[in-house]
Amino acid sequence: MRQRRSPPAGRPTRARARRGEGHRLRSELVAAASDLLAEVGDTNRLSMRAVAAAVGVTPPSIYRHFEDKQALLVAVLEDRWAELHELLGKAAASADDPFDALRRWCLAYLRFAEERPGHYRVLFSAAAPAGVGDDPEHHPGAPTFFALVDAVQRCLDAGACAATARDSWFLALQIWLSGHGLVDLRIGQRFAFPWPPAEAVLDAVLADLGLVAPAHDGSPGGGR
Amino acid sequence: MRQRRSPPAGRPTRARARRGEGHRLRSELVAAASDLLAEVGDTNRLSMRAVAAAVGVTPPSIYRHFEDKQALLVAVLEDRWAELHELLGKAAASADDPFDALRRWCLAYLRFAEERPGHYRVLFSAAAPAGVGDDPEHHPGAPTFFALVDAVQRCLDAGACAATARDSWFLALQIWLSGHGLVDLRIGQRFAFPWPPAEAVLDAVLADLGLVAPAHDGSPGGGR
DNA sequence: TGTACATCAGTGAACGCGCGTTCACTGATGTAC
DNA sequence: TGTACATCAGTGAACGCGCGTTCACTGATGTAC
Repeated sequence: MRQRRSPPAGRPTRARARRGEGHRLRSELVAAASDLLAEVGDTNRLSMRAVAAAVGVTPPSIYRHFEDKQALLVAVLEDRWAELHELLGKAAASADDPFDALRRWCLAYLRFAEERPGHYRVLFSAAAPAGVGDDPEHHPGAPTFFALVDAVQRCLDAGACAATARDSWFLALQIWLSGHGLVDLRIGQRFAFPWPPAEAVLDAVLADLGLVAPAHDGSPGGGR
Repeated sequence: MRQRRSPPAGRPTRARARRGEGHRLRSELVAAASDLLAEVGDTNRLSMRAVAAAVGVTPPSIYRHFEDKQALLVAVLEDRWAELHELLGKAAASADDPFDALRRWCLAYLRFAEERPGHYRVLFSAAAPAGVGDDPEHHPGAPTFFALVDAVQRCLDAGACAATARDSWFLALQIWLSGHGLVDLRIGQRFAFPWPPAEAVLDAVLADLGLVAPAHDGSPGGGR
């Protein structure tokens, strides 16, 4: 007797969505694509076939929900930008003062890059698929950078002993450059380096920029 | 009458090497691969077919000189590492004092990245092909980083008013992180940013780290 | 000086692979009567 | 309650492409005699 609906060996069983619930496959596809992207760290290395296989579906099914690969990637990247932004905001929210908030925000950024190097690369390094951030005014990463600028500004407002006359925008940029440099070079794994802990580098940078709580006890804020 | 040795239309004419001069194709292949790599900025996007076509030869010819694609890439990357190292050394050599030398070295680094983003990416960001830097002790980029450490050390020896107790290794790392962060994010073209000139960022970083000539006239060295 | 031959740089055709995408289809689900 | 039918989620086979690499080969170059 013929078995009914036995899936091909090796493919995960997957119940077919009911009428009107096809959109569930859509979110499963985005989730699977996101997971695979975290592994490969490059949109060019993510294949539609792999996404379909991960969900337990055949490749053409994807095209019922996304016009093409780029559309799928756009959905994934927008999710990841939103997730990163929320993650950093929450980390900063748990702080007591602006200096602690800035530090926690940065640490969360560094941790995101270390824990999810594939996603970090796709957001910040790899070639962006067309359709993500095409309009500079509405780049999905812009709010995140401006959150950093705001965090720096709050430190200045709180009396940070910024040694220089730089504005919060330039200071935020300097922090970002150091942070990105650190995590990107580490992710690359190209240099067998005795990398210092990310936290040590961050503290050095914040101290150099004067973005630490004003010292009331006379001890210097710098050094590592 | 039949024309002799008329090449297929569209392929550049190329004289066949004489007996014993086959090695000339080898260097032509490395040069062509290097040029193409500068364009695509990713070893995965460099195809053997494209290299062969650029030289005016058929793909199998490459295999007479290189065991496989990886071997060709190794040859290209070693050339580029050597070139970068020499370039930076020459830039620093034209300086009058250690502070100027450090600054010129860094500027040359930033300029290399801006003028040849594809090569920069391949050296510092993209996944390294196996065979380049596999042995951490002899990574082709190591001498370049240590040249930066030395340049910083010479500034310390010359009395740089380093505000912190950090050693030259850590200071060099900080410079590198900022510089890499800057050029890598700019190369990515992901963020429609009013990027400040690379020189302005460099001067801010060097000032923050106290790696500027000791002020004899009382004016502060920092700021922008 | 002439000829047979070994050498070797490079060729032409093909291989198997994975890719994004298209197409006509199947068959379960829900609905109208 | 039963049946014909429209809907729609998902399938199976195939397309054309570019890729790295292999293989048997061609034909010009230099050399031995």
